[in-house]
Formats: sequence, structure tokens, C-alpha cells
Amino acid sequence: MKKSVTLKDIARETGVHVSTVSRALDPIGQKMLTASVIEKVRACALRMGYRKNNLAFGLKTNRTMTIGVIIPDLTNTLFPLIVRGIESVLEARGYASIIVNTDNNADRKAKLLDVLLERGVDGIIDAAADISDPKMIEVFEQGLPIVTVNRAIKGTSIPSIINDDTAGIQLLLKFLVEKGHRKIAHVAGPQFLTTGRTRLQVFENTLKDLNLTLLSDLVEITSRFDEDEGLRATEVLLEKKLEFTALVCANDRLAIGALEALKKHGLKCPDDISVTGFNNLPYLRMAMPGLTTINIQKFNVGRASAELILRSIDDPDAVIPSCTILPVQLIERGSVKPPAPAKH
Amino acid sequence: MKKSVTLKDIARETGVHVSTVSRALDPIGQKMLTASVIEKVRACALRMGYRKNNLAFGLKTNRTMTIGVIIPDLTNTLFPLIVRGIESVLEARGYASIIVNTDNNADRKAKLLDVLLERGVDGIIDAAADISDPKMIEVFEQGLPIVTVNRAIKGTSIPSIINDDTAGIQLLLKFLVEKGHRKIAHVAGPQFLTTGRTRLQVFENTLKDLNLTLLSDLVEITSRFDEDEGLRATEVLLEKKLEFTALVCANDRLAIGALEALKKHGLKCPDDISVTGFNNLPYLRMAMPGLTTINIQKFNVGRASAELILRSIDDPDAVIPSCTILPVQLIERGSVKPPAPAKH
DNA sequence: TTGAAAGCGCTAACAA
DNA sequence: TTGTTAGCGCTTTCAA
Repeated sequence: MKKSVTLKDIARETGVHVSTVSRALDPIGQKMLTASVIEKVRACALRMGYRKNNLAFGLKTNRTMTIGVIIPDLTNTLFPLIVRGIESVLEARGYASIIVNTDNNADRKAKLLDVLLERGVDGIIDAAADISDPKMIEVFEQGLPIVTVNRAIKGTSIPSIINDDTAGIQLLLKFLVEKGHRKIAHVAGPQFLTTGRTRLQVFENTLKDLNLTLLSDLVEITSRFDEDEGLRATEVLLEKKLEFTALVCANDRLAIGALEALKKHGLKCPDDISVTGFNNLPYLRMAMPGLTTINIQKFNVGRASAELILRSIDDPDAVIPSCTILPVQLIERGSVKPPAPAKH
Repeated sequence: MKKSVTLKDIARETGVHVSTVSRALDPIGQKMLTASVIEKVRACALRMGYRKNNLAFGLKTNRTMTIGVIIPDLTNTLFPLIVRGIESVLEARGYASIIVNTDNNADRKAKLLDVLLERGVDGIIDAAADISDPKMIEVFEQGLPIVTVNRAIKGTSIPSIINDDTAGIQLLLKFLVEKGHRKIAHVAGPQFLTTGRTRLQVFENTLKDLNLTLLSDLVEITSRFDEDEGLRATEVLLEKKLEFTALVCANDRLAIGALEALKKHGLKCPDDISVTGFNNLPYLRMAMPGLTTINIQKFNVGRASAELILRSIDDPDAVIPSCTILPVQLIERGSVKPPAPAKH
């Protein structure tokens, strides 16, 4: 590896002191220098192919210009979009990000958090927040800027950028009821995630508000937001032999599993049972029948979280909203239609 | 931000010198210390919550334990899998990665390469290699370890880990011919990427070998590996009014676009035209009709590339294979069936 | 086996 | 406006 050019090299070459070189290359430091010196130094730096050593900079200034990004799993198509949103802000501001995947495993997350801290990240964006996360809270309280995105941590003032889960479930239920559905089941998400918890609570409350009977037997809670669990939970519901004409799934991946379960049991969607998802994942448009779902902000929650974290880095005393909720929309596709006339 | 614990703090606390502390915490340095000192220091470090400062370490040793990963676009589901493969190796070895997205834009890539160099990465894994990339070659020749993955750069000894594009296209064509297809069109990928280039060349050569007439009019080259270009190219082919019964698309995303184009023109797949893809992207299983495609190694090319880059970092004189080709498999799904009897 | 001291490349307070 | 100096936290050579 060829040795790289340092400030000292440029100082020797131009005949000025390294601190002058440092200033000439720094927009702020430039203000106290002669134009001719600045020009000379910058030309020399360019000629010699100088590149700032970020390690030395960071060691000195105690800022690495790096943000840690914690996500559950990059292969879940929701997260790359959030990451791109984050990146769109960070890159423009000269920050880089270190992305780690927790696979929704708390032990792994704790270890990866240590990795990020060792690397001296200036802040952390956590897209893998559990409803309770003492270690994260501890780090936050020691003064490291943290923002959660898509999910929140309960019982803390760590700011979160989330989507309107409440409005989403309400939109879905209202839509189903308008179509004539009265017996609606729910494949709920994990209750240790705010998304899963909130969506279930809103499901229950909204049914009550709409004066629909809520059968606790028509709710099955999953342990992961994935297709396998969607399939399993739907089969559990079907095997109870209770009638329902619509199935609200806590997210799209659960809904995909639900569709498989229906097929397996010889039922058709939407003819026999209507199904809805949540998130509006890309690539799912082409799944048949098109999945009625809630579109959430993905790129934008990422962007907002990055803006927030930079704000709290720039100004540690800034007043940061503890929760920012972005709006969602209902996406109507083929998986919902009015229920068939009652069989009995 | 609470000040963090340094070696100096532990030295003061334990009454030994910082260099002794440094050694006590380093597996290699431990060899020259008394067990009791090691124990005392380690206990103290644990108690005080010491965390090594990677910046200082890197500045001193000129190693950041960081690998730059260049990908075209994280939202393309192929790449997260490759990234997870890379990460599985790096994480275990104490390396972190900085991921950047080029959006297949050469200017952006050059800029991002600078970002990675400024951060002093110990090596670069490039999943966004153009067929020609002078800047990348220059950096490689200055001694920075680089490996390309999934694609290669022509005219350089930068090692690459790729999939067997040749075998893939041959498998597809053989399969189509066995099903009775004789008139086969090709939606080719960008010719500035080795994947696009190789697949087209093999397409042409294989048709020749099989004694099938190759009509250059039955090949349309795209400028991006995406659905829009697949749709456009397929429409161009259809509008030529030349008969063909099968369409080989250079990757799955082009094939998705092709399916849309067929639908738009009132044609059915596979009844009127059989369609094949390449890559076997996840999430595409559920697209209708199931897409016949070539499964490529995704996680494994990532893993292999990470192993290779670490090997060339560990031993700069190691003999590294300049090209490693992983095997592919044909995946049969509903998008191919024998051609309908000729209309004329 | 342990300590002393230098220095990685940079910034910033202070001096001139 | 520019130079001097110290030091960020760590590793490592040399000396004891």
C-alpha cells in the first residue's frame, strides 16, 4: 500500500506550517488566511493527491462522522428503502453509516451495539427497536444521540419516527366494514414490537367502536413478522372452524403466509376470505391477487430519522420531538371484496 | 456525552503503565505478562466499562478494520443477500463495513470511492463493477486490496467472484429447445456490465452451436437491468412482427417487464410466449406465472468475496485466484411450456 | 516482565 | 495572518 500524503508532506512542499495547511483546507480556517496562501496550499494538495485522514481527524475532534444504523434484516425489502432514505441525508452531510443486522435477536443486538460504540459512532439510528430495550436506553442516557425509526421503545424519551399504525388499522377496518364484512379476524404481529402491539390494540378498540363483536378467538398472535408465522397463525384460525369473512394481517409478510394457508385449505382469496396487509412492500404488487394494504412512508421515515439525529448531534440542546408520526394511505387491490352471502 | 474510559484511566487505577495495560488487553501482548497483572488489568477494564478506541488503534496501526462495500442499489433484492454473505464473514473477524450505493452512476461511484478511501478502508468489495473502470484499477494498483463480486472488470487482475453466466444461459437454451422452441428472442442486459455482455455472447454462441438461426433482430439490448427496460425492449421485439415462441431475458427484473409487455399486447405467458429470467430473486416466486430462471449464488458470492479480501489483507503476497466462478442451477416454473403449433 | 517514550495525522488554543 | 505546541488514545520499539 503506497503511503498516503499527509499535511506534513504538503507543509514541506509549500514551505508553510502544517497548521496553516490544515487551515487552508478547512472552510472555516480559511477565513484567517491570505488568498494566495490558500491557493498555493490547495493547488499543492490537489497535485499531490492529498486525502484527509478521517481517523486522525476523529481522534482529535472526537467525532467520527459516522452513524450506526441498526436494522433487523437487510433482506426484508422494507429496510433497504429506509436505509436509502437515511443515506440520502447522511451522504450529503459528509457522514457515513455502518449498518448492522440484528436478525431480531436481542443478544446479537447488544453485541452489535458494542461494535458501534467501539467505532465511536456519533449517533445511532435504530430500526430494530424492541418495545423494551434497557441497554439502548442506558447508552442514550449517557449522552449518545439515538433515534428509533419505524418502531419505538416504550418508557423512554428516545425520539422515534414512526408511521401512523393507528390510522392504518382504522382505514382497513372501515374499508372492510363498508364492503360488508362483519366477522373479521386478525393475525397479530409480535407483541414485543410497538408495531405489532399498537396494531392489535387498535384492531380491538376499533371493532368495539364500530359495535362489532370482538372474538378473542379470532385473534392469533405471531412471534415473527414473516411468511411462516402468517401461514401458521392463519391455519390456527381456520382450524377453529369459527366463521370469518375477512382477515386483517399485521403486515404484508404475514398476509403472504395467510394467502398460502388459504390455498392450502382450499379457500380462495378474495372469494371466500378477504385479506389485508400492512406496509405496502415493493415487489408485492405482482403477487396474486394484488394485496390490499396500507402504504407506509419508508424512504421518508429514514430521511426524517437521519435529519433528526444530525440535529441532535449539531445541537445537543435542541428540542427534539419525542415522537414523529408520518401519514399512511389505504391501497386497494384485489384481495378484498364483499363477503359471500352467509352459509347459514 | 460521558467521557469514555481510556487505557490511561485503567493504568492510573491499577498502578501499572499504560503500555502494560495495552498488552494485558491484547491476546498477543499477554504472552509477555504475569498472569496476575493480566487478571488485575482485565478485571479493572471490565469494571470501568472500558471500550477500545478504534480510531486511535487505526491511526497507530494504519488499519481501520473496515471494508468498503460498493453496490449499485440496496433496494434491488439481489444485493442485500450478497451483503449478508459479506457481513457473515467480516463480522466474525471483527471487521465492519461501510456500504455505499452507486445507482449505477459512474460519477457517483468515483465520488463514493473517494469517501471510502478517506475513511481509510482496509479493502473494497465492489459489487457494482463496470466492464471498464480505470479509477478502480488505479486504486488497486496502488496496493489497496479489491475484490469484485457478481460482476468483473475486464483487463485487470482485480480478483472477481462471479456466477456461471455461461452455464446459466446454456441451461436455459437447452431447456427451451428440449421443450420444442426454435425461435428464441433475447432481451439483453447492458453491455457495459460483464453479466449483460457475457449472457448475450453465450446466447449467440449457443444458438449457433445448436444450429438455430440467430436473428439479430430478435435481440434487443437494454440500458438498465430493470422492469422498465424489460418492458420497453420486449415491446420493441413484439412490434417487429417477427415470430418467436420464447424470450430469454438477461435477468429477472427484465423478465418481469417482459411479462408486463406481453400482457399489454394481449399475449399470454406461457401460452403464447415462454419467458425466462436469470438470478432467481427472492419474492419473485409468487409472481404469476412462476418465472423459470437460473438460480445464482447470492449469499455465497458475498461470503467468498469477503474471505478473499481478508486473505489478501492478511497476506499481501498470497496468490489469489483472479476469477472464481460459482455454479448455477435451472429453476423450472410455470413461465415455460412447449410452443403452440405454428400459425402458418 | 514491565516502564519510558515516541509518534500515527490531525486540530486548536495560544503566541507572535 | 501565520507559527508553535500540545495532545487526542493507542501501539511498539527500546531500555531497564
